[in-house]
Amino acid sequence: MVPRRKLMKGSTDSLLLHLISRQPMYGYQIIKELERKSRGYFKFKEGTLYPALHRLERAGLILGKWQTLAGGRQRRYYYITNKGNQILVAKMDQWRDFLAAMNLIIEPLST
Amino acid sequence: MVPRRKLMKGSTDSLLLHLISRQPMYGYQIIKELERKSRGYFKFKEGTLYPALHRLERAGLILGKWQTLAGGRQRRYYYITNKGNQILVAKMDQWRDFLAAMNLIIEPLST
DNA sequence: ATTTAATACCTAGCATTACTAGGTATAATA
DNA sequence: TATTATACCTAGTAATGCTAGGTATTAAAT
Repeated sequence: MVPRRKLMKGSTDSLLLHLISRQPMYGYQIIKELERKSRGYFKFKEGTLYPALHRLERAGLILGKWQTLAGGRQRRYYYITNKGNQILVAKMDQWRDFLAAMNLIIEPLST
Repeated sequence: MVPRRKLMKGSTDSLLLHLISRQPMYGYQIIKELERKSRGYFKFKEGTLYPALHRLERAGLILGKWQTLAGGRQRRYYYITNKGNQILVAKMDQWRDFLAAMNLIIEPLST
């Protein structure tokens, strides 16, 4: 497994919730936005993103709505739910705790 | 899956290599040290630690040596290898890159 | 006009790994 | 004597990022 793949485990949901909480977005757009905002670091694969969105929707954290463009093309826009916002806050707290613990190990001030 | 479990994916190897690179350690000691140094955050399960150590040894990043204590008790002390030290440096670089990318998403200075 | 690339969605199955739950054994403590 | 701590191990499960395949429309390049 490539390093990036492993490190991403556990942070994917937070990234997706964070983006969608700022404004409703559709899958393809999320992939592009994550790559742009991270300056090329995050390159989500479709086989990662779409199942993740479906999981989040099943869990009631986001809500998907089909939108038809001029010409008949379809996009599925995802909206954050109240529950999603609550979970996002909790996940950010967990992320900070995890970071703090990691720093205690890899950047020890004392032994 | 509990949050901690997911966040740990990808960082376990770095934590273990980091500890062992400072001084040779045995499994049980590593579990206790990680908990102590992280002020209770990391509570590695044996089913996580021992397979991880075996993986790292198979990969040539650490080397295990049995040591017999007075009384006949056995401990398996792990030593970092040259390859392990190189991989550790690389993993720390990857960790920093990952952190930077995460911060670009969750703490955006610009859109 | 035709081919290629970009957009836009989807899924089955694989690989990896943290953990549960079980095992064995010795030493120290209650 | 019973319990806890020390010290190691593994088989199987759950979770998830990805590969590799699919469908379809639109835009750009040849």
